[in-house]
Amino acid sequence: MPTQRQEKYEKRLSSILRAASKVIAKDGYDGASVRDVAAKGKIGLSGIYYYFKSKDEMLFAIQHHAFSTLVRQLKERLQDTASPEERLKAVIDNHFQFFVNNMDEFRVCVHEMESLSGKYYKSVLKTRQEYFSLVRKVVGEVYGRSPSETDLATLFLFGSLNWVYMWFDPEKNADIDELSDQWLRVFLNGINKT
Amino acid sequence: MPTQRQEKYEKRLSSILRAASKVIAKDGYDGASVRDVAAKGKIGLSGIYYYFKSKDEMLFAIQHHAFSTLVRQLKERLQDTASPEERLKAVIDNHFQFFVNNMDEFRVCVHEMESLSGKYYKSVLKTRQEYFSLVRKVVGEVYGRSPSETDLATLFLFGSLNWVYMWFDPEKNADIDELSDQWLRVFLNGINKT
DNA sequence: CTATTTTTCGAACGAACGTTCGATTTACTA
DNA sequence: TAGTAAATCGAACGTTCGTTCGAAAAATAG
Repeated sequence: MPTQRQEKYEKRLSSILRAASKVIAKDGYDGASVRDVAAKGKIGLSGIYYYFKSKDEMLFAIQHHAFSTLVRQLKERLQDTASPEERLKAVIDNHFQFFVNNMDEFRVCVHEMESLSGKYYKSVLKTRQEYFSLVRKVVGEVYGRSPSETDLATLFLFGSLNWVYMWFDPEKNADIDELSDQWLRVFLNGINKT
Repeated sequence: MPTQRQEKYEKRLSSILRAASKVIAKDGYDGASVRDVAAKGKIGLSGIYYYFKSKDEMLFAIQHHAFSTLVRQLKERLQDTASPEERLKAVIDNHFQFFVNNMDEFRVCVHEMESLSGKYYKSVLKTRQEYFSLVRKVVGEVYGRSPSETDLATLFLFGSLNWVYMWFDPEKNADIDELSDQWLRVFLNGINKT
């Protein structure tokens, strides 16, 4: 039972967070000024500090929310999928879906992974590692190799997936399902003629 | 016939460039101050501006040199390799070799791709596109699919290769040849049991 | 309507930034 | 060795940065 006040507060907070993601995605964390974020969020400079105690905490809020969502949604999709290949497909599709629906946040998560430090960094790292473990497990179910080779194959997949923000064009690559399918196909069978 | 003066100048310049790469790789382009670069390069703050007319030009020099080297070395290796699979192996190995031998520069190239603008950006973009075309052609020689699928497969490969700076540990992943081999194997045949 | 709490704001702070410039030191040349 | 050119330096410039603070405004509660 959230009060009306709390709801309004959270709406405002996430609207500012969206603005922050947009500005940081464009200019980078160091390049983005709190003043720019404030302007984009239609709030005064000092108003930002009513919602966050520092610029760092703002970045943390973005990354924490994004990674938590990513992990939660993946868990849900894996719960009712048994076949190893379908589970892998779920991993890839979940990643792409999150990307197209949250481009700015995705970019901020991938590109500003090391812009945090201290407790904020550690906290996000923990969620990130949980996500990696989830994916690694699914990869291992298909890939019958040593643990270290499974690690590398997982990193191979992550790299290919995370690079997407460098080239993706919503107009040209409109069909995400098809993209997921091709990604799965290449990762499963490679590019060799068979 | 370079004079002794010119040689000394170039030595100093590339030593400063190395220092700059190290600092920018660690703190990011916006996060790295010219003062930090100067200190790491054992030169005064204003001394930097004897070698570069701006911070932007310094970043450009790093990226231009790195990408040019990457392209030149790949061309050389492709010249005396005929078999499509061996050519693909050359692409992957060349990328990894450049990475381990120039970790800081590599990171600056991948992570600060969009930190340049204007003529500097355009110039680096051109070299980057040349590199992409080279790799895309080799991928196409193996992958018998449509042009757009070849594009995606190439981006798939690039992502997996460029992500390496996020996880590579020189102590744990000492054997680059083996790494190249595994990358080739996964990209060619996928992770499926065969 | 009044009192109280939540939200926003303007102004200012010291610090750090990229860049400039004239002077000084170093290295080479004639 | 004297003179010239290359290389380095210290000090300062105007800006922009993240953050703070007390007052004003808006929204809620009594």
